[in-house]
Amino acid sequence: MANSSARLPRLEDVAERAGVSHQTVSRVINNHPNVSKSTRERVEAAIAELGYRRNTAARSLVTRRSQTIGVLGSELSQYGPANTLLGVEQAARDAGYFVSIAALRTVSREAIFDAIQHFLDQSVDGIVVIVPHVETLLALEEQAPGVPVVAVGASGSGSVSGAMVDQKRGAELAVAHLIEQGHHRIGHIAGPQDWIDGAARAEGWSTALRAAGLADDLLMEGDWSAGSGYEIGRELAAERSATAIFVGNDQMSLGLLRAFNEAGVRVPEDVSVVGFDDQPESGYFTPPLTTVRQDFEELGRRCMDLMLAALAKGETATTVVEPELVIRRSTAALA
Amino acid sequence: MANSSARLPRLEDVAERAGVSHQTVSRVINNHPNVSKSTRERVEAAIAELGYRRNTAARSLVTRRSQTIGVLGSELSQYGPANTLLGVEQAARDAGYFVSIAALRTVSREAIFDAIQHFLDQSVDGIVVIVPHVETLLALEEQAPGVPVVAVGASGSGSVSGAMVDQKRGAELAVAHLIEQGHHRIGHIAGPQDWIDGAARAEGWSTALRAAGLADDLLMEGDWSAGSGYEIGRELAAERSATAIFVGNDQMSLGLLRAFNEAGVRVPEDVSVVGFDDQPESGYFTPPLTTVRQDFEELGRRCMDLMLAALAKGETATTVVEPELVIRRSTAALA
DNA sequence: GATGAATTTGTTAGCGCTCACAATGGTGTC
DNA sequence: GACACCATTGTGAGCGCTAACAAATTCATC
Repeated sequence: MANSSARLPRLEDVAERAGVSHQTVSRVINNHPNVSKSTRERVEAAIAELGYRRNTAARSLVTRRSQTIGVLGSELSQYGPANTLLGVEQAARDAGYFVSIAALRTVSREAIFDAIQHFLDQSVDGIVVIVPHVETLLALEEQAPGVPVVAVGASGSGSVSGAMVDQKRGAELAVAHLIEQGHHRIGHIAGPQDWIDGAARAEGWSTALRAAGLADDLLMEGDWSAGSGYEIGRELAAERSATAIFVGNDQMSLGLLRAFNEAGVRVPEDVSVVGFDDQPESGYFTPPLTTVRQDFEELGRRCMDLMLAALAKGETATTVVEPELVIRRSTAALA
Repeated sequence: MANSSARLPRLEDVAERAGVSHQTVSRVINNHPNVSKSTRERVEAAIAELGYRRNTAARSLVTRRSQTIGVLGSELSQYGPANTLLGVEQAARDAGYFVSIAALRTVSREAIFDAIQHFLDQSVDGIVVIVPHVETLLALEEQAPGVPVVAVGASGSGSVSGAMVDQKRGAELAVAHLIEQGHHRIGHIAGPQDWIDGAARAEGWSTALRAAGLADDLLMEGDWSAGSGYEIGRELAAERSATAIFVGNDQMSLGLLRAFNEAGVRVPEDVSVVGFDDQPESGYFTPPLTTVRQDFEELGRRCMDLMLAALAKGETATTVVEPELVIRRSTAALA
């Protein structure tokens, strides 16, 4: 359709065709109120005929805004972060923003500064950070990129907005479910404790146990991977110290189930297991996993809401998404 | 460090400070050869002192290049696509490009056109397409965005470059392994056949069987999800028609293993199972899954290589990454 | 119908950069 | 010393757009 050989039409070309000035065309595409109906229609017709599209670079140059949101992430191939990214992308595109990404291979201050610099070079209008690492937030506050920042998985503080799933509450739901089933010895395979989610889930586990007058001494730490869940699972299978395990995420749960299966520990007959995340596969583990669902897409949407508020009004806020317990077959009443 | 209140320094400010013209500064930042050593050093010092960073919009406006690659993807939360994206991102950033993403919620011509339009509005320099759908390629060839296109998971054709893992060969490796173990009745749970990978894997399965003089009539079709693997697995467990199953991906394998476990079909004693992808969890399935590994990061890197070649020389090419069989415990010799 | 206000349209400048070309200075050759 | 030649630096224009202001038009009010 488009005439590929000639240069792209610009404002001036549209103006000429519609018999108005370029500024009037600019007003039309920017939905300026003071344009008469007939002029607007004429201009819109010219735009359609020429297949005109506004040049982003020129616009950015003068407005000093790029209509681009930078998303800084790590572990972006993992279920949670990946889906958060998708949620942000959808909401951003709907709001007329472009989404630029920078993935962190290693979470270091250097890498974070690098990525922020990368975004600033691109003059993004705002940065969304999907790096569930405590360190990252500190690095961000130190660096102060000069554009609005929304952190996913953290409560806002200072100039940074936050969107998070209530991790602590999720952990409490999981533990409450186990307590209801009659369990007293409930262990926890935590994620790394310098991860915000990891720490919050461990805290929720601890809180729920103490509130019920139970001991919270059975705490182990994995690295989120199935492998670490497997290793810890082997130890647990040998010890048999707990009748229920609340695991920090579904992947470690998978490893745990694997280890238990190898060791002849039956789930849920001998030990109940609850995971966290509810990734699509979790319903097909052996046995299907009881877990805590996080609505990552909603999280991504909320993120953009916060970003738009920050962009428009400079407001900083925190929003919390409620988690939900999904009961499957890896948990049962204590015999 | 940066003076946050005043406006950002520009070329002219650097020039003034270094006592040269703005054009000389431009030459320095663009590594133009004809700049004397002393001038270059003086300019570089001024740049460092002022914390100058080039304005991308202004540069784009005149060069008509945005230094941005658009990545169009669907299923971006899945292991394969997500990691391909990360590979592309790393390679792109290393090459000095920004990465903009557009995720397709539904794979339709309309959504694809929409995303391409989105990228063109941003005047990306090139588009990488991670949409393993046959339809998508057709839509792309029809639309002809006017910038280089690299398709992941497809061989190049016409003006489109292609980077792919040799799916057919991967399937052949898997089936050859099963044949070596003495299996004669080898079924296949295929992915959707309008997906390039799905069709290629099914073809590889069929080819390998025929080459060995075996029947290729045990073909079922899932939708890549663990759920579909589970459903098909229930049927297979009832029929017991095959002693080995080659499954189109690891997720369906998980569902299959689940169904077999429920039905009392032992893996690998009764039936051997081979998956495809080798996602990180696959080594922790029950039992650990023999599968075909795809190096997605390498794929992403190759993608960018092709893109850079297309950008620099207008060359179109196809590159193929070799898959690798990872043998674990879901396969065994036929009793 | 004259006056002022509001609405609609046009004019001009400039965002920060690169390109094309012009000017400068130093070197070598005869 | 005059000339050409190269390396280095400077000048001017313009990429396509929006902001600020100016001009033209319409409308309401007395």
